[in-house]
Formats: sequence, structure tokens, C-alpha cells
Amino acid sequence: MTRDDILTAAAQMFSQKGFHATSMQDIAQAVHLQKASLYHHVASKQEILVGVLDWALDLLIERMESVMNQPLPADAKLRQAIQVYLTTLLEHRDLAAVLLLEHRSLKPDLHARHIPRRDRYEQLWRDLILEGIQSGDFRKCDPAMAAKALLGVMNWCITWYRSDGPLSPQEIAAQFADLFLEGLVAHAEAVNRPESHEPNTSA
Amino acid sequence: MTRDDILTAAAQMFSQKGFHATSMQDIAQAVHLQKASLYHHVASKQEILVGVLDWALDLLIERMESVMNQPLPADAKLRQAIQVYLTTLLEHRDLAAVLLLEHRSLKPDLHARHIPRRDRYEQLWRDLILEGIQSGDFRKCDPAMAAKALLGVMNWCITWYRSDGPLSPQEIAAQFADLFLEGLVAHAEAVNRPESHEPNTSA
DNA sequence: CTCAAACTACCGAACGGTCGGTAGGGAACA
DNA sequence: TGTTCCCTACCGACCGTTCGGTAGTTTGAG
Repeated sequence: MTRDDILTAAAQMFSQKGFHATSMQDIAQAVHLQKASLYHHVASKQEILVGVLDWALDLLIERMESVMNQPLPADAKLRQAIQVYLTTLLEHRDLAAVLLLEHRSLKPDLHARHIPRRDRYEQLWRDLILEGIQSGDFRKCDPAMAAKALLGVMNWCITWYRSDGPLSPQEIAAQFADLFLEGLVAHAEAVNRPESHEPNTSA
Repeated sequence: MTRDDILTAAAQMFSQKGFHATSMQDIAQAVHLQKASLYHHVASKQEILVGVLDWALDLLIERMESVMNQPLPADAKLRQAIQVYLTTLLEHRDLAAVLLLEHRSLKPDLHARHIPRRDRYEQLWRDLILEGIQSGDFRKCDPAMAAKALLGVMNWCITWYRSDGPLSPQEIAAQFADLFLEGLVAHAEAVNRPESHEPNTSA
């Protein structure tokens, strides 16, 4: 029984029921311990939450930076970033759900320490979009808003994605990338583009 | 002191702290009553949550249907739907936040009764997009995924929008509509389009 | 023998919810 | 007009339960 086992179990329960609806009893039961025994590995329930949040954010930052450092044109880099972010999110759903939805359960001082780290991550996306605008690959727009939109689409996935659904994370990422890069409106020169990802238009 | 006063106060606290972190004591204090007195107006904490959820969903459905029934081309109708949805969401932030983030705190039977109503609302958006594809206004794509993407962007706004921020809900809606309809990639025939909403490209 | 890891037993506080009771304002009737 | 009656709105006190967390003890491998 390790600390990471506890964090993993806690992340799963937090993501399913929420932080406040999950008791230390619940977590203890999930790792087959008595509640008191948890306190040998962690100091408090808040510390578990911080542990999960840091773990999830570290994972995302690490993968995002490796994408950012690749020498690619902006649109290809954005496609890859979307792919990596979304697959990471959906393959670590519990961690990600806690990161995105439960951070407000942190007590004020811990919350204040978490937010700047999260904002620094969002800045990576703004930089990526700004880079594309300056190189002329992207049309002029507010990079902050475009980043919010992009992250919003992907973050919201954790509220509805089911691993037994019809689409894989990769397929979802490809569709989102198409939508964001090319838009929804049909243009004359854009019809019958060969790389369309979704022929099904009925339901 | 009316039942709606209690729902309003509860929505505000639920949206700030979450359902499980809000006690009946908290709600009572917000409406200047004793905790016991709340039970003269509502049967349980769960009933308050259901009341808030229904209230929010009724509001959104009503406004969405009035947009859907207008005889407009798909792109104009989508623009208007985005505008209406986003402004409703952000001008009733507390209600909307509870609808979007706290519905999982419903007990199983009430949750099972809520989800189909919410799904019926999402269907309105799929219909709108499908309509645009069939009329040729939109390029071929999966309407379900496009709707998820669109709703995701807007729903995520309630996690970051602040009414004292630099952009109004209307401005945010216009930018999101541009992004979704036209995409991010710069095309030769699309540069210097006159209706750009955001000249600021530096941070 | 040591020490980490687990246990049993317990704590004060807070939870959602219920209880019996009361203040006060109309309506009905003498 | 005075009295009785009922009803809405509210209250203080309390219920059983669960919460996060602590104290002290046992277990078992190196």
C-alpha cells in the first residue's frame, strides 16, 4: 500500500462523487484499509486533494511542453497539441476530472498556490495560438479567447466522454481539430476536401 | 420570504461552494431564517437542488425554442443561438453553474429523471446543426460532435467568466461564433474580412 | 529489537432533518 | 365588537448519524 495507491483511489472517488461527498471512510474502503490507517500515509483530506491536483497538472505540463518544443508549423503543432491533451485527459479521466472540477474544494491558501500553476499551463496554449497568428498560419483573433474556447471544448469532454462510446479519444481529437481549424461553414473551395473525418451526417 | 427566494439563495451558494459543501444552515443564514424554518417551504435539501435545476433548464429551453422557431439561414440562426445561450448562461450564472456542475449531486432517482430533460435540450442543438448541413450552409460533419464542441466552449465559460472582466457576454459570444463558423486557419480569400471582432493580437 | 504499517476505539463538531410550540393575522359567528 | 378558530410563518431545542481527525496498541518483516 503506497501513497500513490491512495491518491489513485481518491482521484477515482473524487471524480465520481466530488470531493465533499467523498469521505475518508470511502477512500479507506477503496484501498482496503481502516480510516485511521490512511493518516499514516497522508496528513489530511486536503493533502490528498493537493496531491491529486499536482499529479494531474504535472502530467499535462510535461506532455504539453514536449509538443511545444517540436519544430512544426502552427496548424500541425496545434493539431498535435489537441491530440495529446485530449488523449491524456481521457486516458487519465479521474485525475483530469479532479483537476478541472474539484480544485475549488481546496482551502483558500492551497487554492491560491494552485491557480498560478494552472494559469501558467493555459499560457502555453495562448503562446501556441499567438505563434500561429504571427506566422500568418492563423487569422487574426484574440489568442486568449481562442485558447479559452479550445480548452473549453476539450475540458468539457470529461463531463460526457465514456470509454465505451462510439468514438476513441483520437477520433474525437481529430474532429475537434478540424472544427477549430477549418470552421463549420461550407466554402466553395473547401468541399470534398479529402481528409474529412466524419461522413455520417444523419443523427 | 418565498420559495423562490430560497432557491435563489441556494443557487448562489451551490454555485460558489458546491452542493455538498453548502449546509442548510448556510442557506438559512443567507435568507435570514433559522434552519428549521426552511423546512416550512421545502421538503429537503435534494428538493432545493431539483428546484434550481428545473428552474435553470426551463429558462434555457424556453429561450432556445424561440430562437429555433425563427425563419433564418442556419449560420445566422446558429449565431443567434450562441448569443442567446451564452448571455443567458452568464447573466444567470448561479443558476447555470448549478445546472451544469451540480446535477450529479442528485440522488439516483432524481438524477435519472433530470438527465433525459437535459438531453432533450442538447438535441435542439444537434437539430440546428444538422439543418445547416442539409441546407448546404455547413460542411459535412458529425452533428453530435459539433454540438458537444459548441456547448462545451460555452458551458466552460461559467468556470472562468467574471462580470468585471474585459469582455461582455455579447462580445464573447461573437468571438466564439466567428471561431466556430470560420475556423482558425487563415485562407487567402478570407484575409481582411471586414467583420473581424478582435484586432488585438498581442497578449 | 526496531520500526513502519496497520489496527481498535474514540473524540468534538457538524450534518440533515424533526419536534413541540408560538406570534400574529384573517374569517366566521354571536 | 368580542371571541373563537384556524392557518402561515417561524423559532429553539434536539435527534441519530456521519464527519475529519487522534490516541494508543498490535503486528510482522528485516
